[in-house]
Amino acid sequence: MFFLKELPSRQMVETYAAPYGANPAHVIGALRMMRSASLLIRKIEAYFAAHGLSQLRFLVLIVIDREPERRSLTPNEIALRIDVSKPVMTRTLQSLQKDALITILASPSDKRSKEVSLTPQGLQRLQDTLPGYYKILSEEMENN
Amino acid sequence: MFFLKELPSRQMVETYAAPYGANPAHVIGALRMMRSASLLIRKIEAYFAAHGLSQLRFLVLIVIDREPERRSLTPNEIALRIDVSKPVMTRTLQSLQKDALITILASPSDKRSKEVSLTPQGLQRLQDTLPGYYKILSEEMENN
DNA sequence: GTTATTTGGTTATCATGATAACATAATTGG
DNA sequence: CCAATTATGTTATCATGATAACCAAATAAC
Repeated sequence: MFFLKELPSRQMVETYAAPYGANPAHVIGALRMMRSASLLIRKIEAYFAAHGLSQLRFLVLIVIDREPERRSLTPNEIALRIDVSKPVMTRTLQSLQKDALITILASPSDKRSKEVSLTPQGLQRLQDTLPGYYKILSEEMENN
Repeated sequence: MFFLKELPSRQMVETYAAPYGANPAHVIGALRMMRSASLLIRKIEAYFAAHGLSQLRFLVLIVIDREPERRSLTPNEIALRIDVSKPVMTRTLQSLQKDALITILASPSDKRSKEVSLTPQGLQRLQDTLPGYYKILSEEMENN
């Protein structure tokens, strides 16, 4: 995350960036993007927290739901669609299971693996939070 | 942070966004921005980690250094320039002091407060990492 | 000038990201 | 088919973000 309120001056960027072949306008553009995104992510996490979710917990529900031809995904498949580390995925799935938003069953075909499905409450939670999520994203882009 | 690899389809965004007055193009733009920024932030944290810093530790050094008329800043002043919570600032300053990149002295005028200054090593570390930092930012914007 | 409020900073605790090391199961190679 | 390798998940540990509750000092109110 990037929380510097006042970005470096053009002057300062030029002093340090130009001699090393960096483009000052690009540098400032990247800083602006990181700053905007950090503020937006913070806002979204607050929204999700108020709905008993987090960005990652929400994304897990989304990727399970948006595979219409599959009843369940394995933790590994979910991790392939969301690039967080394996331990983070393990922990997140356990927390979603604890909150009864997903079920985790043993896989009959591969004893190392699991089958993760949305519960009705998980689907409901997803549908309850999705519109507000999109609304925040949309408003953010309007005001910038 | 936002780590969904494949963004939702236009179709899906329209289904959920439009009925609630959200603009699908804006939603997708916001998702793209969050995704790009998350990847960039991850890359930058890796760069800083290899130099014994983190984004926040680096920003603290920067804001102290870029106040040419001041020899020191108080923790509160630093926190005003970087919007992280107070406990995070306390912990970060202590870690920088432990690594001898800053000094923290009691303030003579206000016994609640402190005076934070860069050490020569802190300034050196800053100057060593700044060009590479700008280079990463610049390259990121070129390739996108 | 004493009391109440505000300000500056810390501690305790939690959430969410990471890596390293591990156990167990599946697969591949000979 | 047995040994070696690869794949799937988990545990342990750490870093960096947050809030709540607190102490001590400064300031404001009366």
